[in-house]
Parts: sequence; structure tokens; C-alpha cells
Amino acid sequence: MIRTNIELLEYIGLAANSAHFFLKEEIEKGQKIIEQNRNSAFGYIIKKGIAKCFLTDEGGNDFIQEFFGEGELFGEVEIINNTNSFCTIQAISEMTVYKVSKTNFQYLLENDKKFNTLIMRSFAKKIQYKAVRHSHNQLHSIKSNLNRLEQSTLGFMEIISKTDIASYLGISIRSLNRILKERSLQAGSFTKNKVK
Amino acid sequence: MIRTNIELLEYIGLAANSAHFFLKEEIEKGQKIIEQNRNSAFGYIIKKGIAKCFLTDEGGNDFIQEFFGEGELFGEVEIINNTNSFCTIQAISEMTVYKVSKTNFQYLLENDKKFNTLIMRSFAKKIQYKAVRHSHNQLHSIKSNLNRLEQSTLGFMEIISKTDIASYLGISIRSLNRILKERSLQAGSFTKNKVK
DNA sequence: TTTAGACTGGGACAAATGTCCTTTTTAGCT
DNA sequence: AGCTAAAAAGGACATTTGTCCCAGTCTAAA
Repeated sequence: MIRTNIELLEYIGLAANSAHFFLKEEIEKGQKIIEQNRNSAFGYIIKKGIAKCFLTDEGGNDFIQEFFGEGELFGEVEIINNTNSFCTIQAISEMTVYKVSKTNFQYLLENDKKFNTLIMRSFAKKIQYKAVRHSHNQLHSIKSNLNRLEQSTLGFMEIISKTDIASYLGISIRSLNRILKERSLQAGSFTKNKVK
Repeated sequence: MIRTNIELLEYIGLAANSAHFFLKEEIEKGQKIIEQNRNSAFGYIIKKGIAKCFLTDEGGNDFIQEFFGEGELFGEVEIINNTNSFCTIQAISEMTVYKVSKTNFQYLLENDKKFNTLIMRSFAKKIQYKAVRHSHNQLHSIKSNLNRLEQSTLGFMEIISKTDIASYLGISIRSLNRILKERSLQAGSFTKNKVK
């Protein structure tokens, strides 16, 4: 699912002094904005484009947590926990982001009630989302998880690469291909002019 | 892993007016404090005892998100999102909890800077924890996940029932038993006086 | 056009996990 | 101690998923 947070984006558009706190930055496709285990001095909010958020384990395998779209916030957990980043954020399209320094982020949290509320809500949504997703992933088959994913965002399969979809579902590409094949065959049995 | 939040518990112990906002309540083993899809009017902080936090899917299968111990907070996500509960919280031992009404929770968030900060931190920790756990669960074998779980909390296997451990790992009891057996046999091959 | 290298899909088999059901163990009762 | 019902463990088999590897396809340089 591609996560968004429109109310946060609107806040930045409207807030007084916004341009002072939130610096616009262009990101090119493939660029890593935050890297796992590194220190990051900024929080980011997406104005345009899509990024993937993933963790890499000891063996070098990636697991994608979420896809981030318009308005999504990242880097904030590290600012509040005062830790290195626990994930990598990488652009999968060209992007425009607003970046806000750690100091300013903390300042806004303390002094801007609206901002504080928006961050709270963003956290609460992330927690609920993660809980439901993990639960669903564990309790259902790959096929069911894939269906759910497709229905969550229109045109998902066209936007996101197969490799990334597999990493999001926590499965091998082979398994993903198998499901896709299986499904196309089933579709064929209901269709007259199945090709090949 | 049994999650705790000692600084939050300490805050309640020390805060002025604490007794006005946080009402102590005794919970018996097995009691459901919050139920999935129901409206809950309170946030809770654990003073003593352990609870499990789980989601139940359409098919009636449970997936345990976390085990909650001293200081853990729950019900807060629903207060902030203003939604029904997305999980069930059930005591797996006798418990003592502090409960705080939705209204008071919101009041404290807005007017008590210390409380606000503690909730922020609690959220940030939960998000990080969930990300790491989901990632590990997906990328590793049952055996590896079980080992990780045991090492996280001393005496885990004695405190938590097998059924709950299986639900936490998102596997069937059969699979859990299989791993346990396998491991005991391996241990045996290094031991002289293996019984039976 | 040809060809080396990279990328993609899929076959064959192995390993992990789930389902179903039987056996064993436990605990309570008489 | 002996009996029975309930709980826990485990055997056998089916299904799912992963691993390894090969064949087909595409791309770009010569």
C-alpha cells in the first residue's frame, strides 16, 4: 500500500513561517534519502513522488515496510528516539521533499500545537497500519496478500517493480511469479480468447 | 518480547494530580480489557502483570502483536485516531492497571508537556519495534524467530503458553512442537545422559 | 547483423509448514 | 491405584514456498 498523509502536506502549505522550517529539495530516482544505521539529521515530508522504506538484515535481504507517497513523513522516529536510522528510504521515482532539521522539528513539536497533533496522528495511524498489515501477512497466503495489496492502490502493479513487490510481501521472486502465472491461467479458464 | 515502559510508569507515580487522572484497577487473569471492534473510552497503563495484544481475522485466527508488561500503554492509538479498537487486550496474569479517560488523556496531551513527550516516545518506540519485528519474522525461519524470542526475555517459555507463542510467531502449534522437538534432539546429540 | 552480458520466467527438486487425525500424557475424581 | 475426560504431542501426508539452475529475451556495443 502507498501511504499518504494529506493533512500534513496541507499544513506545510499553509503554516506561517513554513518556508523557514521546511526546505524543498529535489530527489532523483534511486537516490537513498536516509540509510539504515546511519545518523540522519532531518525529518522529511513528501511533496511529490514515491519512496520505499525498507530494512536490510544481516544476510543482506531487504524487507519493505511501506511505500511512501504524498505527505508521508519519515526520519521522525529517529529524531524522537534519538537513534540512528533503523531503515533505508529510497526514491523509486523522482521526488520533491520538504526537509526539516532535527532542531526545528523538536521546536515545532513543542511550540506548534497543530504540528504536534499532526505528528501524534501520523504515529497512531502508522501503528495501526503496521499492526493490521503484519497480522494479515502472517495469517494469510501469498495469494491473498497479493490481492490485498493490489486492491489497496489503483495500478499498484504497474507503479512498483516485481522485485519490490516481492520484498514487500517478504517472499522470493520465484514465488511471486508462480502466483502471477497461476492466476493468469485461472483467468484463462473463464475467458474465451486466451492468448497462447 | 514483553514490552515495558518504565519511564511512563514512573511519571504516573510522581505526577501531580496523578490520582485524579489515573484510576487504579485490578484485572483478573483471562479478562479482556479492550475488545477488537468495540469502542473503548479509556487508555491504560500497566502497573503490574502481563497482557497479550492480538488481532483476530475473519477466520477467527489470532495473531499476537506484542506482550505488554510494566508501564506499557494501550488504548491510546484508538483515542488519537478516534476509532474503535483494532485489537484485543487480554490479561494473561493477574494485573493492576491505571486507566485514564479519553477526555483526560487528551487534556494531558495538550497541557502536560512531560506527558506529551512520553507518549511521543512511546509511539516512536512502538513503530521501530514493530518494523524490526515484522522484518525479522518475514525474513527468517521459525527456528530463528523462536530463538530470538527466547533471548528477548528471560524465562519467556515458562511465562507464556505454547498456544500464545505460536500465535505470536504466526504459526501452527504443530510447527512449534516440531521445532521444539527437533531442538531437544539436537541438544541430545551433545549430551551423554539424554533421557529417552 | 552478431554477440556478450544482463534480466526474466519458469522447471525440477528440496525444505518448510499446515492439516488432519491418532497416540500419549496429564490431571482430577472415585 | 484405577478410570476417564481433556490437553498436549506427534505421525503421515498435502501444500506452500524456497533454491538452484537453465533457457529465452532483450540491450547495447562492435
